[in-house]
Amino acid sequence: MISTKGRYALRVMLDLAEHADGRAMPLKEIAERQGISKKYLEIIVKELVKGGLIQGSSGKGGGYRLCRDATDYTVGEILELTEGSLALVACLATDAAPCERAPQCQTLPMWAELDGMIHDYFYKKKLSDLVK
Amino acid sequence: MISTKGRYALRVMLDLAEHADGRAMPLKEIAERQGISKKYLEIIVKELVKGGLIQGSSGKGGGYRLCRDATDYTVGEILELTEGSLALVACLATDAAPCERAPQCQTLPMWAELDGMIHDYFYKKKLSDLVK
DNA sequence: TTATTACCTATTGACATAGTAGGTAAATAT
DNA sequence: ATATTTACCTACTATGTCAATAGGTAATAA
Repeated sequence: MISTKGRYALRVMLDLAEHADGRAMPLKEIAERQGISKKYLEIIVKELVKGGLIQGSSGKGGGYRLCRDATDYTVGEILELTEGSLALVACLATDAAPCERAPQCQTLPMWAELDGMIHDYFYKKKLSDLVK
Repeated sequence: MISTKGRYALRVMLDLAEHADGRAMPLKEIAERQGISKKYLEIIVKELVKGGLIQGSSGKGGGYRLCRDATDYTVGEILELTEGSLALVACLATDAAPCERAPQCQTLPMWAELDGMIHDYFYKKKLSDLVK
């Protein structure tokens, strides 16, 4: 299940995409518009900055702005950065310990197939696809 | 992410499907074959019985057996029973509180679409499809 | 009557989730 | 210079879930 972290991150990115008029957008405004605690958003936004998806500028007139055009972000990269992993089952996570039952596992092919479908879905979906 | 509960439940069901020779299968044997703690499986199997997917019989010669043919179980019902909900995001869970942002939510249609795809995938997949 | 099996309640350690609290540093406007 | 605004930083916490474990009782068959 996608947690609030990933969902809020996506909403922040969308908010920035819709208000990308060159000026930096203060987090306070985003928090008010989205109805999310600014304090909690600080944590999320920090990860987005660290991951290179957005950039922040301090001081009066400061705030956050996208680094690229909204068409150049995939939903997948936003979610994966904030959620850590989108893997459907533990054994398919990138940092998973190798499972010795894998060769004879009867369920693994199913998990892998659906996991691939989900991955494709999120990485084909652009941030700009969500802006109405 | 699908937890061990749902994944183990599926493996128990598969184990029962493969050894369905009329006799009841003791949990001890399933646990040994699958390499899963019998104590933990007790919890999972209890839910499968309560949910009407399998039936248990006590005493010597007792154990568990499927209630129907393996072709008549969907992976979806097994997972949903043990996982509680397969919803991708909290607001799509069956017991979710109604979200007042839903009408103008820009991300909801995406969550709903993928959620539907996952739901379809799991409910079209039969237990018998996993038996090799 | 003994062995075997399901079934039951309770407990636990570790971890993740969803935040809150209270600051410091940087940039700008006055 | 100074006040204001903003990002950025570390730490803390309550709650819940996960993945089991522990120690029994009830039912059934040889």
